[in-house]
Amino acid sequence: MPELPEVETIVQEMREIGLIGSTIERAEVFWQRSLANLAAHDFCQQMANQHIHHIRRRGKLIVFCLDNCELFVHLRMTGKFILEAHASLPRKHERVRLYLADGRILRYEDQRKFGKWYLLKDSLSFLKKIGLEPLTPDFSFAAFAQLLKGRKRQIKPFLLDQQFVAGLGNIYVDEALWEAKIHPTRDLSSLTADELNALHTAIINVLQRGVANTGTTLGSTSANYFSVSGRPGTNQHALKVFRRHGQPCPRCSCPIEKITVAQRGTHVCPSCQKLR
DNA sequence: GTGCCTGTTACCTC
DNA sequence: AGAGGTAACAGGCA
Repeated sequence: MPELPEVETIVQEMREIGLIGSTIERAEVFWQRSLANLAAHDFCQQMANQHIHHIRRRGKLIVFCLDNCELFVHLRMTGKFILEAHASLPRKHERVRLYLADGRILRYEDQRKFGKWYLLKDSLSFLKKIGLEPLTPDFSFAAFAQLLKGRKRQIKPFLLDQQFVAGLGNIYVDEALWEAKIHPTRDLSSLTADELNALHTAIINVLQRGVANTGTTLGSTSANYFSVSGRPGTNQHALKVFRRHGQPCPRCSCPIEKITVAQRGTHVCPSCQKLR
């Protein structure tokens, strides 16, 4: 669920809330497998008394820059951070907890336990595998077009693959393809220059809008996205096709269809996004 | 209760 | 290189 706009919103809120400059007094781990590369004991030992120097985003990863290491958190489907003023009993889906020196606690909850924490001293090889940042100048039209060159693949699974463009997930891919009027199963090699251009612009548009709307919250259960302070996003109201099957396309009024592409639920307007 | 669905990704085989 | 299947896991929903 958390894609680039949701992760960006979380990172921005963490900064606003004053996490930068604070000290992590100690960590507590309730579910070992939330830690990707360390045993809980070693993780807690390394985390104790670390200062948070900076917080940033790379693709869907939250990056905490600490004293002598970096902490990467991937929220996957249901991971979330919740900042609270005082310590309290662990919650049902709480997997990790950070006790801050000022008495606040940062809880990490993850209903489905797919999220992962990586504590790394050298993150270069880890970061190398991540694709272009779509909201930076790195994501030029030329760079995007270059990624597709010589590849034979359906456009939707290509856009979901984080090693090419980082940060897109099922929601924003469906939205971008609709905006560019491209069917999700079209092969990369079949896309015209005009279509590629429209897609490049659409990717930037849907992500920027998502960030401006502080992310997409589709429901009210704990499986949904909420910010660090518990606020839902508002971008669900701006979605054109995602989870809108049966409803009229905002462009042509044809009913939106739900199909399966690369084993993923996929939303298309059969009239605007023709396969040819 | 049963069975199917879900916003992500890694890993396997073909 | 890429497609397809499976797995990790919990809960919502018909």
